[in-house]
Amino acid sequence: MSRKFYITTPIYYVNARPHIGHAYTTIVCDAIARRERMLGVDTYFLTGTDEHGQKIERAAAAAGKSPQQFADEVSADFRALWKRMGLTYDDYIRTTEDRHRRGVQALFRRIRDNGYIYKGSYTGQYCVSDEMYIDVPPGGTCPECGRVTETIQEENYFFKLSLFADKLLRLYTGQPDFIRPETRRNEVISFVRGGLKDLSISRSTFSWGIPVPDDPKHVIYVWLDALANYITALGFGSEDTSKYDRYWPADVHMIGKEIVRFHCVYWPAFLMAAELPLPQSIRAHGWLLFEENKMSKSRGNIVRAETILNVLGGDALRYFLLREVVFGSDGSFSFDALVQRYNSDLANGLGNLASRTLTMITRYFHGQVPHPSHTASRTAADAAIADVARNVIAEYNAQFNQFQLSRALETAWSLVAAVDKYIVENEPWALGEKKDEESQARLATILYTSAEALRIVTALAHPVIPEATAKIWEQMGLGDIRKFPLPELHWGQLHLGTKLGEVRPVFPRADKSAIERMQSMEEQGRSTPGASASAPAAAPISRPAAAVAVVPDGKITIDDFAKVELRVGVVKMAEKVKNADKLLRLEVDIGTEIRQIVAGIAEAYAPETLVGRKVVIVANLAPRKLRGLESNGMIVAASPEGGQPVLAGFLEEVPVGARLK
RNA sequence: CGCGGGGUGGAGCAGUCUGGUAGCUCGUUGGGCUCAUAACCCAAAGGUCGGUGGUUCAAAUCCACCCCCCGCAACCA
Repeated sequence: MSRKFYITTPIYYVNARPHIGHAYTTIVCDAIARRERMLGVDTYFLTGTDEHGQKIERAAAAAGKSPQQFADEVSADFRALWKRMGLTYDDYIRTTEDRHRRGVQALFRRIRDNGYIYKGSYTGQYCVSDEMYIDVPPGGTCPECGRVTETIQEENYFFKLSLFADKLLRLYTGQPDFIRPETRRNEVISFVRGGLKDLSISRSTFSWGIPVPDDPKHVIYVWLDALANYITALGFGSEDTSKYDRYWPADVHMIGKEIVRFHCVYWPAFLMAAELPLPQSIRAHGWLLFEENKMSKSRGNIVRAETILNVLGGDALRYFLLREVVFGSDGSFSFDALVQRYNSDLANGLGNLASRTLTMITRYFHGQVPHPSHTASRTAADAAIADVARNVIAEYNAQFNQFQLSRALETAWSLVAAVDKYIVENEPWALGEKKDEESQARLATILYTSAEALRIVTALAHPVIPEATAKIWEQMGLGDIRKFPLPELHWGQLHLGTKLGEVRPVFPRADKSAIERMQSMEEQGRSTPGASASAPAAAPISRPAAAVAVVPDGKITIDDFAKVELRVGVVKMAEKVKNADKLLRLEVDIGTEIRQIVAGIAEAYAPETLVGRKVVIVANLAPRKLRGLESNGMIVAASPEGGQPVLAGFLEEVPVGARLK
């Protein structure tokens, strides 16, 4: 039986619309899967969406929708984008599907029947955003996401994760490739060495999830639910397990570095408990940063893949992400860099090479690939190109197999550069002018050599830039590139006399306006929320109080403003709050009393410069503890984006305690 | 000692795991070419690879210590 290859992306959580980060992971898998198929391997590529959990329940409520409706919409967005990008996944699993629910319940039963699940009660701090209990005091914030945790007591089912520490460590040591890259593996090992606690694997405080078998008051923990997709999609727990039997265990789980723990600790432990085979390898890639900053909804700097597809096309995005980002490390995205890469490598590089080579064959040989001469007109230069090509094939394959994707592409493109140089040095256009036999023979050899090298780069690059390479392949008269068996790629296979198709540029050059167009598209995408309101990054933890009378376009009335009591105060005393970078503790005289106010202005003002200064404060703000100190009010300051705060003040003298209105 | 990422020609980066001629893109300067998408080729200038020490025949790479930058988090009501 032929070799099989099963590769998965994470299933994407439907609390956010798809963006370029999701696209990155999926594109990587798509390129790998395409290449495996070209290698003749029986490939199965899975992606999907994760649709359960309290966060979804709340986000849906906030959007005035049912959780199912909400999940349907966002999940459809993902599929629409993948379709638009031409991604070649074989299956798309949704955790709200029946097949998945049955599979998860089967997995749960299996673990339970093996004695690894027990019921216990639990009181603790729960982070809704991360769907997990956190070891912090009541009222503390989640170390992962910084949001305030909620105190929750519930009776839960627990998984005996604590029993698996040794087994997991043996797995990591015995199978070094289980976690890649190395740094992630080290992190996981030290995490597990620190000891594992039993894991709560059910929730009864909300209902948007898969019911626990035989105890439907509980729903199954979202991570157990989500991770199981890798087997439920193959039919685990159903009548037809033929795919499961064929493809499981997975060869590669591709993940982002933020979910390493779930995949490298919990998932193998669940599988061990269920006595199921473990995946071969888990590969964590880095994050895509936007001009050095993490992309996040709150920053409003998320780049949508659609923008790039609209302006430069899918191949440009794919090529950029795989070539520019060192796989495994964080990578940086910018429109400048994208256009730069596109122009230099795709338009001026591969595209132009195809154009010049094929144009000359059309012009000098009526569109038929000429016979390389077997006479004296062969030179060392021709042989050198063939050598380069052979080395490039070998090196590219080795690098790609190790997921060194950017290096593999760099390798492939070195052949483009070599051929460009070869063409210039051999001046085929000059030979084209001469009609004598020797010149013609020499010309034939040069153009054959160039075309053959072009064919090889095109075949190698196809998994990464499928559309353009398919066009070049067709222009070369070679038919359907997807059917080309990559293991048989060797120098010298280009058939003589192959009739070329119509020659047309595959990568039109992009000019500066492309950058501007993409940027303005992004701006528009941000200012208009979109047809169906986008999900909040996290549902607000505390509901806003009573609805305030709001004038339709978001303006407030004078009465609303009157609720805010702004007063002039004078700073009597100021000092740094210890263990805090930004906080100052101030004592402010507001006429009637002296207030303690804690303000985040330490980076802009030295404490001693503030004493005696008149400031504007919000006097009727509810007290709030900051870093253990109670703050009774807020100092008003201008807060320029990315800059330091500047205190509000007055040009004329004002009495302390005066109200602003 | 909170977590993490960095420091390599003017800019942006690769190379560091596995030590051996410092590589890529852009930019600058000069030249060549006209087949090709204002593209392609050549040459030149430009580097204490953050610092110090160590290991080694040999260090950007391994070890130790240190300096600096940038995120994130704790705090910004």
